[in-house]
Amino acid sequence: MKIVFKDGNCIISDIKHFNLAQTLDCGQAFRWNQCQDGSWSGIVKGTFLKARQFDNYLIFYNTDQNTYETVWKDYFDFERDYSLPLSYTHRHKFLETAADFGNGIHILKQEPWEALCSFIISQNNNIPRIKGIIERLCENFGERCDGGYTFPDALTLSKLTVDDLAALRSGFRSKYIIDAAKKVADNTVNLEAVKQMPTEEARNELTKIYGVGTKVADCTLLFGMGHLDAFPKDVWIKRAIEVLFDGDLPEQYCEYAGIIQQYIFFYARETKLDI
DNA sequence: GCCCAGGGAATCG
DNA sequence: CGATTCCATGGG
Repeated sequence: MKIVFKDGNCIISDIKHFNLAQTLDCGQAFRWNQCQDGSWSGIVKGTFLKARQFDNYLIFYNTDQNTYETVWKDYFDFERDYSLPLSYTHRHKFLETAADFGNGIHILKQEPWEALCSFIISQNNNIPRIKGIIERLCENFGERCDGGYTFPDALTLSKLTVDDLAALRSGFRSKYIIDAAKKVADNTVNLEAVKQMPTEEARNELTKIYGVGTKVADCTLLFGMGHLDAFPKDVWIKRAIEVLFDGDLPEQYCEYAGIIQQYIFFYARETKLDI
């Protein structure tokens, strides 16, 4: 991977196993949108990014070296070599096919609170509506920043009531959002500590929050805390591993279960797969 | 009208 | 334990 900073832009070339569209559109993050010209825009940690991928290179517009190093390098998980998890999938025909299809997916390292809150909203919901609710959450309670609004922090939301969230039209999930915000804001659940815990202990900690079960906890661990062994099971994944492995993902995949899970999910969703 | 959507809590047996 | 039901909302 080569990185050059030129004319205020950050240009990345020689990238292996990375595809911007797959990574931003595989259902792990909800605040990225694609423009007519094929570029993607989003806001992370109050930093706006417009990015676009061409055949041999990736360009982050208006991005200096400091911003790349402190925000995007980590967020896009550019330091990791995905050839190892990809090689794991060669052990199974279906996994290989799914991984082939989404071989440019990286697991984002989103902010823990944003991941937790987003996946609370995701439950029994569909992706377009999830994005809408999160957009209204940011517009109403985030801070104005270049390009839009920040994701509101837990402390801000902890001071609100369910009625205050009416504009989100998030239904029964509102009470879950408020409880999560309170427990995170007063450190009943310390997200930075949870991030450092072994996955099982971390999952138990997160499920202390009202409205957070194992699925939402695992999504938070995987997409917001870098726990690549977390394995969120939605209906698609459940059905897939039921058919493929008779119930559970084999032990040999556990180290990268989360990445493999994302290959399966993306493949199933994009191809409307009927296993 | 019906069904489903990256689930979870409450309440059964 | 496992199975059911309800939860709000919007799109197909």
